[in-house]
Amino acid sequence: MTRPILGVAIDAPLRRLFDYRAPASIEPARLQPGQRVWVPFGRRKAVGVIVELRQRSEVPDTRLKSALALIDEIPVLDAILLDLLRWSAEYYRHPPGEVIAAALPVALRNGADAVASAERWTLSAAARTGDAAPIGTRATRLRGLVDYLAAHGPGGAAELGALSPRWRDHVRELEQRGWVLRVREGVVATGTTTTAVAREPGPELTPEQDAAVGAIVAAHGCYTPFVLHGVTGSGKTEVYLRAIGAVVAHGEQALVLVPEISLTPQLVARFAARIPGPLAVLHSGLTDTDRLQAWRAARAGSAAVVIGTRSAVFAPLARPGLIVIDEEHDASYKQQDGFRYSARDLALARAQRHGIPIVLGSATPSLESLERIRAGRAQRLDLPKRTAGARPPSLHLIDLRAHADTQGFATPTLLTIRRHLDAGGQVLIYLNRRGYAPTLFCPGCGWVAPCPRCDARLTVHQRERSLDCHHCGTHRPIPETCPDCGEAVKPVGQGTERIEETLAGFFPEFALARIDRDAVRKRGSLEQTLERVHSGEVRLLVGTQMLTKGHHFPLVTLVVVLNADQGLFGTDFRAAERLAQTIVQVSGRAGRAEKPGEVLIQTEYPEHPLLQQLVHGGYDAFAAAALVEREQAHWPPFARVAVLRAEAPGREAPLAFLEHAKELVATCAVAGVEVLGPAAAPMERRAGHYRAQLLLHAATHSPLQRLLARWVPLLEEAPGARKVRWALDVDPLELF
DNA sequence: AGCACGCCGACT
DNA sequence: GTCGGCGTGCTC
Repeated sequence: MTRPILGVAIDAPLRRLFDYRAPASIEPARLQPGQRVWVPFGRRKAVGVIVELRQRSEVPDTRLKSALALIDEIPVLDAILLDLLRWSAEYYRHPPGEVIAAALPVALRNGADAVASAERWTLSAAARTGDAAPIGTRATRLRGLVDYLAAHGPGGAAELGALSPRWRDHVRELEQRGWVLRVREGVVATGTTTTAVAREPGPELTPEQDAAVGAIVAAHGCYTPFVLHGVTGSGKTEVYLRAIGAVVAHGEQALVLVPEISLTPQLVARFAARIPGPLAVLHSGLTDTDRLQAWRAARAGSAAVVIGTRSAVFAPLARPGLIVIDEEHDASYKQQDGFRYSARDLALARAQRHGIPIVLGSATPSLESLERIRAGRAQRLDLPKRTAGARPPSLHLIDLRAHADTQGFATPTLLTIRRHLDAGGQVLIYLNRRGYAPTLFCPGCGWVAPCPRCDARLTVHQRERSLDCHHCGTHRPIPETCPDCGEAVKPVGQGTERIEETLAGFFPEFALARIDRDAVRKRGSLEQTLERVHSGEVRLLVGTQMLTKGHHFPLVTLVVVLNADQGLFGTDFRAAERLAQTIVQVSGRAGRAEKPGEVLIQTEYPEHPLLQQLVHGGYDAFAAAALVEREQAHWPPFARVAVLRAEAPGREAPLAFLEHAKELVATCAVAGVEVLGPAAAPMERRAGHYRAQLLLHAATHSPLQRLLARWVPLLEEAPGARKVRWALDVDPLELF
C-alpha cells in the first residue's frame, strides 16, 4: 500500500475537507478515519481529524502537503460517531471541521492525549552500569529515591511522593544527572466520577412505571424510540433509573441528556445514589481538564452512566446500551449559534446507528415527538398519575378585564393567595420578566428610556439603581428626570423585583423570596434560597422560568401565572406550544405532596381556545388541537423549514444579501421549496446590528436538503457575503 | 477563524 | 519618516 491521501477536517469555518499526504514516517496500515493528525495549515500548525483515507486527491501534487504527525493510535471518533458527524455536517450544512470540533473536548482539539496516562520513573541504564553523574554525599534525598527505585522497580507519584515532600524537584534533578528516566503509561481513565455512596433501594413502582420500565428493558439491543409522557410528579426519573440499572447490569453504558439548567448537584447526587457504577458528568461549567477526564472515562467504559447537557450527545461510549433525554421539549437542546444542531434529533440518529433504545421523557412532549408517536415512529409510554396519591392541580382562569387590577394582581387572585397563606400553604408567583419594571416612562412628554444599541426599552432594576438592556447588556444609572423635558420619570409595568415589593406590602407577615437570574447571581445564593423554601420558612416565592425547571417545591399549594398573554398571540408558529408547556410546567410545581394544588392563570383573553383547551382538557387536548392547526397551516412537524439569517452594522446590507440569496434559490432549479421574505427581524436592531432573515419552506425533507446542498456553496461565493454575518438554521426553533 | 499582505492617517 | 487601522485573500 502506497502512502494514502488523508481527507482531514480542520476547525475552521470552511465547508470542505483538506487533503494531505500521510506522514512519511507512519505505516499506512496504522491510519484510520477518526484519528487526529497535526497538519500544516496556512502559516500555522493545526490539529485535524482524518475523515477519509483515499488513494487519490483532486488537489494538484504541487499544492499537497504532508501531515506532520499522527496523534492517536485509537481513533478519537469511532466509526459510528464519525458517520453521525459527517451526516450532521451535511444535514445542517455546517463546516465539517467545526462539527467535529463540537464533538471533542477543548483539550483534544488542542492535541492533548486521548488516553489517560500516568508518569512513572525508573532507574536508567546509566545508573545501573555506574555511568551516571555522581550524587554528592549530602544528597540523601536523591540517594533515597535511587535506592527505592533500585529496590522496588519503577514508581509513580503516589509511591515517590511518600518518600519526600519535594520529590518532584529531586526527581527532576535525577533526570538531569541521568539517573532516572520518565515513562508514560496508559491507565484506565476514571473520570469525573462521584464518590461511591451506599446504593439506596428505589421506591416501589406504580403499575404504569413498571410497564414503562418493562418496555424499555425489553427493547434491549434494538433501536426503539420511546416517548415517555409523564405528568409532573409521576416518577419519570424513577423509570430512567430502573431502565439504566438494567442496562448497567448488562455491562453496558447509558447516556443521559438533561437541559442545561437542571444539571444540578442534587440531580447528580440522586443518580449517584442509585446507579450501581461510576458516573461521568459533562457540562459547560467544567474545566477543560475535567471535561477531558469525563470524556476519557466515557470512552474507556469505566463510567457506567454519562450524564450531560447538549454536547454530551457526542460523548464516546465503549458499550452503548441506552440513551435518555430528559425534558425532551426543552429549547436548550437546540444550539442557538455556530453549529445549530438539535441534540434531541442527533440522539435519535445516534441511537439508530447503535441499535439501542432511546427514551424521550417529558411532562409536556414536543409536538414533534407526539407526531412521531402518531406516525408509528415512536412508542408511547404514559405515566398519567402522580405517585403517592398526590392529586393533579386544578386550573382556573382569572379574567383581568372583569376585575380590578392592583399592581398586576386581580382582586380574586389576592383573595386566593390570602386563603392559601392562612391555610399554611406556600404560594408561587410566576412572571417571565425579571427586573423592577420593563419601562421607564416620562408622564410629562411620553418619553421612554430606549436602549441605544437595540430596538428595545431598558428595564428598570431598582435595587441595582440601574437601567439594563436584557438583549445586549447595556447598563447605566437611572436618570432622576426626563432627558427631554426635565420632569420626574417613573417605572411602568411589572417585573419580578417589583412583584416582590408589592407582595411584601400586601402580606408583610409572610416571608418572601425571589428566584430569577438577578436574585441568584451570587454563588450559593440559589441553594440558600431553596433551602429556606424547602424548610417552609419562605411562604411566598416569586420567580421567572428558572422556577419551572428542575426544582420541586412540595409545600406549594398555589401557583399564580401573572400574565399568560405574552405568548398568546406570538408571531412564531411555536408560540402556543411554548406557552402551554410553560403553564403546565409551572403548574406542576403545585401540590406535589399530599396537599391538592390550585393554579390561577391571569389573562385578558380567558375565552382564547388555547387557554380553554389547557384548562379543560389538559396538555393532551391542547397538543391534539395544536397538531391539527400545524397540519392545516403546513408548519413543522408537517413541513420542513430552514432560516437564513444575516446581520450587519448597517440596515441595508443584510436585506440586500438576503434578496440576492433569494434570487440564487431560483438558479438552483429545485422544485418544491417556497421562499418567504426577506424580512427584518421583529426587533431589527440588536447590540448595534441590524438583523433580517429569509425563510425556506418545503413539504418534506428531501427537496429542502437538495436545495441547501446547491444553495449554500453559492451563498459563500456571493458578493456581499463578506459584508454581513450570515448563518443558516436548519429546523429552527424560533422563526424570528 | 487565523494570519499575512497592502495601502492611507497621526505620532515618536 | 514609521506604527497601525481594517479590507481582501488564502488555507490541501
